[in-house]
Amino acid sequence: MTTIHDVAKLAGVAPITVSRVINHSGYASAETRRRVEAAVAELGYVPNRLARSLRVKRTNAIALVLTDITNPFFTTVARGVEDVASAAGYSVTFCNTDEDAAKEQRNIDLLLQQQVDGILLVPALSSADAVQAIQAHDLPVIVLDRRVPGAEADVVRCDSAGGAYELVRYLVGLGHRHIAMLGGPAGTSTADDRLSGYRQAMREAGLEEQVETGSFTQTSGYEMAQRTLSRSPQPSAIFAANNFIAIGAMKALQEAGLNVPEDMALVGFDDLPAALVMFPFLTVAAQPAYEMACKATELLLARIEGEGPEAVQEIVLPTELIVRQSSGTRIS
Amino acid sequence: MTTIHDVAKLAGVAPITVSRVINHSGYASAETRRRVEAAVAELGYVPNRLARSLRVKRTNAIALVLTDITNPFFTTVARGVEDVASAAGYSVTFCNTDEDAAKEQRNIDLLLQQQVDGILLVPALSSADAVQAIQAHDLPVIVLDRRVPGAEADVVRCDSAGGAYELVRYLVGLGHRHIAMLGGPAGTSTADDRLSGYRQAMREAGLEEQVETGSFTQTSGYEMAQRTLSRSPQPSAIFAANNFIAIGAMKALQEAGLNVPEDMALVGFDDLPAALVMFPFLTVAAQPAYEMACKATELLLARIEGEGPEAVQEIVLPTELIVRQSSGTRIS
DNA sequence: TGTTAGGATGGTATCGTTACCATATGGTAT
DNA sequence: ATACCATATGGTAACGATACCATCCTAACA
Repeated sequence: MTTIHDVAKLAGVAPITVSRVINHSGYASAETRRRVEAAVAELGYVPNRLARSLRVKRTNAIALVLTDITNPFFTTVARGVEDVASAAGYSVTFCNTDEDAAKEQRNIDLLLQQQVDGILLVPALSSADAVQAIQAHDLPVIVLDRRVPGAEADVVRCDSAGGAYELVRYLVGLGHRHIAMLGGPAGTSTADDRLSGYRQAMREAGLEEQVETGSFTQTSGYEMAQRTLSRSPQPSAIFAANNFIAIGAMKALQEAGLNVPEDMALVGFDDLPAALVMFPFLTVAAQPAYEMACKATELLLARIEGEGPEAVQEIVLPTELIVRQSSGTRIS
Repeated sequence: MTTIHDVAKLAGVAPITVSRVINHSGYASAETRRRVEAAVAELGYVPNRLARSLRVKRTNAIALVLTDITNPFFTTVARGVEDVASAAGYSVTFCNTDEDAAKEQRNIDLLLQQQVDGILLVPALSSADAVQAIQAHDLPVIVLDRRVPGAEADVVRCDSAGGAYELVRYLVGLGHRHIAMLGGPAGTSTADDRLSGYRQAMREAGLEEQVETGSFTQTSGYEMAQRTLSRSPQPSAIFAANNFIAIGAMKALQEAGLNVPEDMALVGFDDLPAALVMFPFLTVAAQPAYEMACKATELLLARIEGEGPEAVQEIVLPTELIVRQSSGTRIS
């Protein structure tokens, strides 16, 4: 491996001078700069960031800890994070937790060892442990997408409660009286918030709740839909707490011989990117995933640079109600 | 920051002994181990991997350079890479190139500086430059998903030519005589291979080619479909070179008042994950993205460890023809 | 009893870079 | 002529860890 010393020797200067030329720090005469650059090119020298980072105590790397990159919502988030980070000269390491606290802890440990400059965290659980473990090491952390009660940390998320409220109000406005909710895992703030948005809308309309609880997967959506169909009174509309649940529910409805929206209205949370959808069909509350990711990354970078507001931030972005066919028209 | 020296002092041993306990290398008495572990716990000590990596010349980090994480095919690839890497104790840094050679070069530069142990590369262009830039630094590199003529590197990819051939043969078998291809960017091996698979099938059937060239995006698919509809003779079937192109083409066909498959058969490349699709509709040649990613990562890790086969490998995984409605039935 | 092998531990140098301080030159203001 | 500043460059130590070699102790064997 060629080091800064090799370059220095070839250019006939001291290593520190090479460092100055490369980093555009301090002074260097035009002639020196030329000679150093020539030597760098001739040797194909690449600076060793490990050594640099060790010395300056800063890696220019951030981490993105999320539940599953395979979920298009998080894919979009990842893309937003990378765009902002890369433009600012930071690299991004990512890890999947699969909603597993132990896996999350292992990943965070590894990231601390790598001395990343900051972490964007989608907490697996609503426990403050993970956040506090990071903060104990004086590392900036931004909680993404979810709330973490009990933690003093910046949060950037979408308005799950508001989006759910709006969706259910819309269904109520269409004349539905029996609206079932297929919810996510209790304890996850997005699931809890969507549930409370649903509850508020139902209460205000004087309607009786009908809630199933599961996880944010297609399989779970399928099972919850089957369960809810076996209850009485059968709902005339279903609110699925995310896109995977909606797709699973759709399959169950098809198998049960029910047409959407004629026999059953269906609405979901999280839109699928336009590039992925052949037939836009599902009425949803869409979250601005990319914008959320950009805002969170910008805030994290500001924290790392020691800029940004003093106070802990909670940035909540509104969701957008997108009405398509699956919610149907007014019913009698 | 607490260092290994702090731990050593508290435990009453030398730093090197702490190192041995932590890394389970060399000897340590039960009593010493106990004292060191207690000190580690008390201080909340986290080893500094920068320092370690600098010394041992190994980072236990690999990089994944791909075109766009937002494409579900690559999302699945990313997930496979992370699963295998993480299980082996490696972390993954990822970068998007957006098919831009300059961006690719910048990213690779940064990764070399970070001293990653190896790189998984989906080359932006079919030029060997990027691959050779990496190899010039004695770094293992696996070319993923695409061929790179002129480079001596391991490749793990899917059989694009074979998949395309099979799809077109299937359309020919249904009685189609005018089959248009909406292709990807010339120079990208997957696009080229799918084109040559199409050509071979058309030639063998004695049919005339009808090819549009564009990029792997929904917009491009939309435009290419419009172009192909304005030609004469109009095709009775369209082969879209990837999923985005297929979706764009679908929109153009709908706007033109053509029904799929009644008025026009449509087949695509790359399946969308089951969890994302509400109505499985598109006949495709599906690529085993996850398996490909796992195989490639395993090979990369083997190369890093100095194991694995001597010879340069070219692993080609077969695609799977999945027949759904969009290809229609036999035509007269 | 002396020798030896292996367990257990420590000292010092080193990985590649930059922070900090020192030095030297030439020009300009007083 | 003196002081001072900006420019230009270098020497040395340090970041936090481990490689390498050295040392000491104990138990087992000839």
